[in-house]
Amino acid sequence: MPELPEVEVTRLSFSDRIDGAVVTDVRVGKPLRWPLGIEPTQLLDRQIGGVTRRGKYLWLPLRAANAAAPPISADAGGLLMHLGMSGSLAFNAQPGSPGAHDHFDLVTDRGTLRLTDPRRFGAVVWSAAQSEGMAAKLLSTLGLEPFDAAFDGDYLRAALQRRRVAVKLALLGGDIVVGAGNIYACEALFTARIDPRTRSDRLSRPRCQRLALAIRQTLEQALALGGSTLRDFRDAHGMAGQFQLRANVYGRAGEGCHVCGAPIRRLVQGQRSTFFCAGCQKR
DNA sequence: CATAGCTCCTGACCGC
DNA sequence: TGCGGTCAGGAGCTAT
Repeated sequence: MPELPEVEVTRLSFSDRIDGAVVTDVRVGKPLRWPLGIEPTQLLDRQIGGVTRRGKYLWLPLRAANAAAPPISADAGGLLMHLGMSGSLAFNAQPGSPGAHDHFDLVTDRGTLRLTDPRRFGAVVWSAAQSEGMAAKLLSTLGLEPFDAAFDGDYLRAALQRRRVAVKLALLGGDIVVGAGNIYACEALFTARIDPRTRSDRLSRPRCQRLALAIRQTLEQALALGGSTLRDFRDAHGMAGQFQLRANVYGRAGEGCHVCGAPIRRLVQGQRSTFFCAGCQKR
Protein backbone atom coordinates (compact mmCIF):
# COMPACT_ATOMS: atom_id res chain seq x y z
CA MET A 1 0.00 0.00 0.00
CA PRO A 2 2.10 2.83 1.22
CA GLU A 3 4.64 3.99 -1.30
CA LEU A 4 7.24 6.68 -0.65
CA PRO A 5 4.78 9.61 -0.45
CA GLU A 6 2.56 7.84 2.08
CA VAL A 7 5.53 6.79 4.19
CA GLU A 8 6.98 10.30 4.10
CA VAL A 9 3.62 11.91 4.92
CA THR A 10 3.38 9.52 7.86
CA ARG A 11 6.90 10.37 9.02
CA LEU A 12 6.29 14.12 8.82
CA SER A 13 3.06 13.79 10.77
CA PHE A 14 4.66 12.43 13.95
CA SER A 15 8.45 12.79 13.87
CA ASP A 16 8.54 16.17 15.63
CA ARG A 17 6.05 15.11 18.28
CA ILE A 18 7.79 11.86 19.15
CA ASP A 19 11.34 13.27 19.08
CA GLY A 20 12.55 13.25 22.69
CA ALA A 21 9.78 11.03 24.08
CA VAL A 22 10.68 8.20 26.47
CA VAL A 23 9.38 4.66 26.05
CA THR A 24 7.21 3.59 28.98
CA ASP A 25 5.59 0.41 27.63
CA VAL A 26 5.58 -1.88 24.60
CA ARG A 27 2.75 -4.09 23.38
CA VAL A 28 3.27 -6.70 20.69
CA GLY A 29 0.26 -8.19 18.88
CA LYS A 30 0.20 -10.90 16.23
CA PRO A 31 3.45 -11.68 14.41
CA LEU A 32 4.46 -9.32 11.64
CA ARG A 33 6.82 -10.15 8.78
CA TRP A 34 9.81 -10.71 11.07
CA PRO A 35 10.27 -11.05 14.82
CA LEU A 36 11.01 -7.87 16.74
CA GLY A 37 14.51 -9.14 17.44
CA ILE A 38 14.74 -7.84 21.00
CA GLU A 39 12.98 -8.37 24.31
CA PRO A 40 10.33 -5.63 24.53
CA THR A 41 11.46 -4.83 28.07
CA GLN A 42 14.84 -3.86 26.62
CA LEU A 43 13.14 -0.92 24.93
CA LEU A 44 11.80 0.60 28.15
CA ASP A 45 13.21 3.96 29.28
CA ARG A 46 14.91 4.54 25.97
CA GLN A 47 14.63 8.00 24.46
CA ILE A 48 13.35 8.36 20.92
CA GLY A 49 15.08 10.55 18.37
CA GLY A 50 13.84 12.13 15.14
CA VAL A 51 12.42 9.67 12.62
CA THR A 52 14.19 9.25 9.29
CA ARG A 53 13.14 7.52 6.08
CA ARG A 54 15.03 5.38 3.57
CA GLY A 55 12.90 4.20 0.67
CA LYS A 56 9.69 2.93 2.25
CA TYR A 57 11.38 2.17 5.56
CA LEU A 58 11.26 4.36 8.65
CA TRP A 59 14.04 4.40 11.21
CA LEU A 60 13.20 5.27 14.81
CA PRO A 61 16.35 5.87 16.87
CA LEU A 62 16.16 4.65 20.47
CA ARG A 63 18.94 5.79 22.75
CA ALA A 64 19.73 3.49 25.64
CA ALA A 65 18.39 4.72 28.97
CA ASN A 66 21.63 4.45 30.90
CA ALA A 67 23.89 5.91 28.26
CA ALA A 68 25.58 8.96 29.69
CA ALA A 69 23.51 11.36 27.62
CA PRO A 70 25.37 10.95 24.34
CA PRO A 71 23.89 12.79 21.38
CA ILE A 72 21.60 10.62 19.32
CA SER A 73 23.58 9.58 16.32
CA ALA A 74 22.47 7.75 13.21
CA ASP A 75 23.97 4.61 14.73
CA ALA A 76 22.30 4.68 18.12
CA GLY A 77 20.21 1.56 17.76
CA GLY A 78 16.55 1.67 16.96
CA LEU A 79 13.53 0.22 15.22
CA LEU A 80 13.25 -0.20 11.48
CA MET A 81 9.61 -0.06 10.45
CA HIS A 82 7.88 -0.96 7.21
CA LEU A 83 4.18 -0.59 6.43
CA GLY A 84 3.93 -3.43 3.92
CA MET A 85 0.75 -3.40 1.84
CA SER A 86 -1.81 -2.44 4.45
CA GLY A 87 0.04 -0.82 7.34
CA SER A 88 -0.38 2.59 8.88
CA LEU A 89 1.04 4.35 11.91
CA ALA A 90 -0.85 6.57 14.31
CA PHE A 91 0.61 8.63 17.16
CA ASN A 92 -2.04 9.59 19.68
CA ALA A 93 -2.17 10.67 23.32
CA GLN A 94 -5.16 8.38 23.91
CA PRO A 95 -4.93 5.50 21.43
CA GLY A 96 -7.79 3.48 22.94
CA SER A 97 -7.75 -0.26 23.41
CA PRO A 98 -6.03 -2.15 20.59
CA GLY A 99 -8.20 -3.50 17.78
CA ALA A 100 -7.81 -6.81 15.96
CA HIS A 101 -5.25 -5.34 13.53
CA ASP A 102 -3.19 -3.27 15.94
CA HIS A 103 0.01 -5.31 16.20
CA PHE A 104 2.55 -3.00 17.80
CA ASP A 105 2.27 -0.22 20.36
CA LEU A 106 5.22 1.87 21.48
CA VAL A 107 3.87 3.70 24.51
CA THR A 108 5.76 6.85 25.46
CA ASP A 109 5.39 9.71 27.90
CA ARG A 110 4.05 11.79 25.00
CA GLY A 111 1.65 9.34 23.41
CA THR A 112 1.45 5.95 21.76
CA LEU A 113 2.83 5.06 18.35
CA ARG A 114 0.59 2.30 17.02
CA LEU A 115 1.05 0.15 13.94
CA THR A 116 -2.20 -1.07 12.42
CA ASP A 117 -1.70 -3.65 9.69
CA PRO A 118 -4.48 -6.07 8.68
CA ARG A 119 -2.37 -8.13 6.27
CA ARG A 120 0.73 -8.13 8.47
CA PHE A 121 3.23 -7.77 5.62
CA GLY A 122 4.66 -4.89 7.59
CA ALA A 123 7.56 -5.08 10.02
CA VAL A 124 9.06 -3.61 13.18
CA VAL A 125 12.62 -4.82 13.65
CA TRP A 126 15.27 -3.91 16.19
CA SER A 127 18.85 -3.24 15.11
CA ALA A 128 21.75 -2.13 17.27
CA ALA A 129 22.50 0.34 14.48
CA GLN A 130 21.17 1.22 11.07
CA SER A 131 24.39 -0.17 9.70
CA GLU A 132 24.13 -3.45 11.59
CA GLY A 133 22.00 -6.56 11.70
CA MET A 134 18.61 -6.75 10.07
CA ALA A 135 18.41 -3.03 9.24
CA ALA A 136 21.71 -3.15 7.39
CA LYS A 137 20.61 -6.23 5.48
CA LEU A 138 17.27 -4.76 4.43
CA LEU A 139 18.60 -1.32 3.55
CA SER A 140 21.69 -2.50 1.70
CA THR A 141 19.85 -3.57 -1.44
CA LEU A 142 18.08 -0.26 -1.94
CA GLY A 143 18.65 2.00 -4.93
CA LEU A 144 18.95 5.78 -4.93
CA GLU A 145 16.43 8.09 -3.31
CA PRO A 146 14.42 9.75 -6.09
CA PHE A 147 15.14 13.22 -4.67
CA ASP A 148 18.87 12.55 -4.49
CA ALA A 149 20.73 14.84 -6.87
CA ALA A 150 22.56 11.77 -8.20
CA PHE A 151 19.27 10.36 -9.46
CA ASP A 152 19.12 11.75 -12.97
CA GLY A 153 18.63 10.61 -16.54
CA ASP A 154 22.21 9.41 -16.92
CA TYR A 155 22.12 7.32 -13.77
CA LEU A 156 18.76 5.83 -14.71
CA ARG A 157 19.93 5.07 -18.24
CA ALA A 158 23.05 3.29 -17.03
CA ALA A 159 21.08 1.23 -14.51
CA LEU A 160 18.34 0.29 -16.99
CA GLN A 161 20.93 -0.73 -19.56
CA ARG A 162 22.03 -3.55 -17.28
CA ARG A 163 18.56 -5.13 -17.25
CA ARG A 164 16.36 -6.82 -19.79
CA VAL A 165 13.09 -6.74 -17.88
CA ALA A 166 10.11 -4.53 -18.70
CA VAL A 167 10.82 -1.01 -17.49
CA LYS A 168 7.85 -1.10 -15.09
CA LEU A 169 9.34 -4.13 -13.31
CA ALA A 170 12.75 -2.50 -13.17
CA LEU A 171 11.20 0.46 -11.35
CA LEU A 172 9.28 -1.75 -8.92
CA GLY A 173 12.44 -3.65 -8.02
CA GLY A 174 13.61 -0.81 -5.79
CA ASP A 175 17.28 -1.53 -6.38
CA ILE A 176 17.64 1.22 -9.00
CA VAL A 177 15.47 3.88 -7.43
CA VAL A 178 13.31 3.53 -4.31
CA GLY A 179 9.86 4.80 -3.53
CA ALA A 180 7.78 4.27 -6.65
CA GLY A 181 5.42 1.38 -6.04
CA ASN A 182 2.61 0.15 -8.23
CA ILE A 183 0.60 3.37 -8.33
CA TYR A 184 3.45 5.81 -8.90
CA ALA A 185 5.40 3.59 -11.29
CA CYS A 186 2.30 3.48 -13.51
CA GLU A 187 1.74 7.21 -13.19
CA ALA A 188 5.37 8.14 -13.85
CA LEU A 189 5.48 5.98 -16.98
CA PHE A 190 2.33 7.69 -18.21
CA THR A 191 3.83 11.12 -17.62
CA ALA A 192 7.02 10.08 -19.41
CA ARG A 193 4.88 8.63 -22.26
CA ILE A 194 6.66 5.27 -22.04
CA ASP A 195 4.92 1.91 -22.54
CA PRO A 196 5.42 -0.06 -19.29
CA ARG A 197 6.28 -3.20 -21.31
CA THR A 198 9.31 -1.60 -22.97
CA ARG A 199 12.48 -3.53 -22.24
CA SER A 200 14.54 -1.45 -19.90
CA ASP A 201 17.70 -1.69 -22.02
CA ARG A 202 15.89 -0.31 -25.08
CA LEU A 203 15.15 3.09 -23.61
CA SER A 204 16.90 6.00 -25.30
CA ARG A 205 18.79 8.61 -23.38
CA PRO A 206 16.12 11.34 -23.75
CA ARG A 207 13.41 8.94 -22.64
CA CYS A 208 15.41 8.02 -19.53
CA GLN A 209 15.78 11.72 -18.88
CA ARG A 210 12.02 12.14 -19.12
CA LEU A 211 11.41 9.12 -16.92
CA ALA A 212 13.74 10.25 -14.15
CA LEU A 213 12.02 13.62 -14.16
CA ALA A 214 8.56 12.04 -14.20
CA ILE A 215 9.36 9.80 -11.24
CA ARG A 216 10.56 12.74 -9.20
CA GLN A 217 7.63 14.95 -10.20
CA THR A 218 5.04 12.25 -9.58
CA LEU A 219 6.34 11.49 -6.10
CA GLU A 220 6.69 15.20 -5.31
CA GLN A 221 3.11 15.92 -6.36
CA ALA A 222 1.78 12.94 -4.40
CA LEU A 223 3.69 14.10 -1.34
CA ALA A 224 2.24 17.60 -1.67
CA LEU A 225 -1.25 16.09 -1.86
CA GLY A 226 -0.73 13.97 1.26
CA GLY A 227 -0.29 10.69 -0.63
CA SER A 228 -3.00 8.39 -1.97
CA THR A 229 -5.86 6.94 0.03
CA LEU A 230 -7.26 3.94 -1.82
CA ARG A 231 -8.97 2.12 1.00
CA ASP A 232 -7.72 3.19 4.35
CA PHE A 233 -4.39 5.01 4.23
CA ARG A 234 -4.15 7.72 6.88
CA ASP A 235 -1.20 9.69 8.17
CA ALA A 236 -0.45 9.67 11.91
CA HIS A 237 -3.08 12.42 12.38
CA GLY A 238 -5.71 10.28 10.64
CA MET A 239 -5.74 12.46 7.50
CA ALA A 240 -6.55 10.90 4.12
CA GLY A 241 -4.45 11.59 1.01
CA GLN A 242 -5.75 13.19 -2.16
CA PHE A 243 -3.45 12.01 -4.96
CA GLN A 244 -5.73 9.17 -6.06
CA LEU A 245 -8.17 11.82 -7.30
CA ARG A 246 -5.51 12.98 -9.76
CA ALA A 247 -4.45 9.57 -11.06
CA ASN A 248 -4.16 9.48 -14.84
CA VAL A 249 -4.06 5.72 -15.22
CA TYR A 250 -3.94 3.80 -11.92
CA GLY A 251 -7.26 2.08 -11.24
CA ARG A 252 -8.84 3.63 -14.37
CA ALA A 253 -9.09 0.59 -16.67
CA GLY A 254 -11.73 1.18 -19.32
CA GLU A 255 -12.04 4.89 -18.59
CA GLY A 256 -10.92 7.54 -21.06
CA CYS A 257 -7.38 8.91 -21.03
CA HIS A 258 -7.32 12.48 -19.73
CA VAL A 259 -5.00 13.43 -22.60
CA CYS A 260 -6.13 11.53 -25.70
CA GLY A 261 -9.43 9.95 -24.73
CA ALA A 262 -8.36 6.38 -25.52
CA PRO A 263 -9.52 3.78 -22.96
CA ILE A 264 -6.98 3.06 -20.23
CA ARG A 265 -5.78 -0.53 -20.42
CA ARG A 266 -4.92 -2.96 -17.64
CA LEU A 267 -2.41 -5.80 -17.93
CA VAL A 268 -0.47 -7.97 -15.53
CA GLN A 269 3.30 -7.75 -15.06
CA GLY A 270 5.04 -9.72 -12.34
CA GLN A 271 1.67 -10.72 -10.85
CA ARG A 272 0.71 -7.06 -10.42
CA SER A 273 -1.68 -4.84 -12.34
CA THR A 274 -0.26 -2.27 -14.71
CA PHE A 275 -2.41 0.56 -16.06
CA PHE A 276 -1.45 2.55 -19.13
CA CYS A 277 -2.70 4.46 -22.15
CA ALA A 278 -1.84 2.78 -25.44
CA GLY A 279 -2.46 6.09 -27.22
CA CYS A 280 0.00 8.16 -25.20
CA GLN A 281 2.59 5.60 -24.11
CA LYS A 282 4.91 4.13 -26.75
CA ARG A 283 7.54 1.39 -26.79
C1' DC B 1 24.57 -13.03 -11.96
C1' DA B 2 19.63 -11.87 -13.56
C1' DT B 3 15.03 -13.26 -13.86
C1' DA B 4 10.43 -15.46 -12.92
C1' DG B 5 7.37 -17.08 -9.69
C1' DC B 6 5.87 -17.89 -5.01
C1' DT B 7 4.90 -16.44 -0.63
C1' DC B 8 3.27 -14.24 3.67
C1' DC B 9 -2.10 -12.52 5.43
C1' DT B 10 -6.78 -10.43 5.74
C1' DG B 11 -10.66 -8.10 3.76
C1' DA B 12 -13.60 -6.17 0.11
C1' DC B 13 -16.20 -7.06 -3.68
C1' DC B 14 -18.62 -9.59 -7.37
C1' DG B 15 -21.37 -13.24 -9.51
C1' DC B 16 -24.14 -17.14 -8.58
C1' DT C 1 -27.09 -14.85 3.41
C1' DG C 2 -23.41 -18.04 1.94
C1' DC C 3 -19.70 -19.57 -1.04
C1' DG C 4 -15.98 -19.40 -4.17
C1' DG C 5 -13.05 -16.66 -7.02
C1' DT C 6 -10.41 -12.39 -7.75
C1' DC C 7 -7.98 -8.55 -6.39
C1' DA C 8 -5.28 -5.34 -3.28
C1' DG C 9 -0.55 0.12 -2.09
C1' DG C 10 5.41 -4.80 -0.89
C1' DA C 11 9.35 -7.19 -1.35
C1' DG C 12 12.23 -11.10 0.36
C1' DC C 13 13.18 -15.85 -0.85
C1' DT C 14 14.01 -19.70 -3.86
C1' DA C 15 14.58 -22.11 -8.05
C1' DT C 16 16.36 -21.91 -12.63
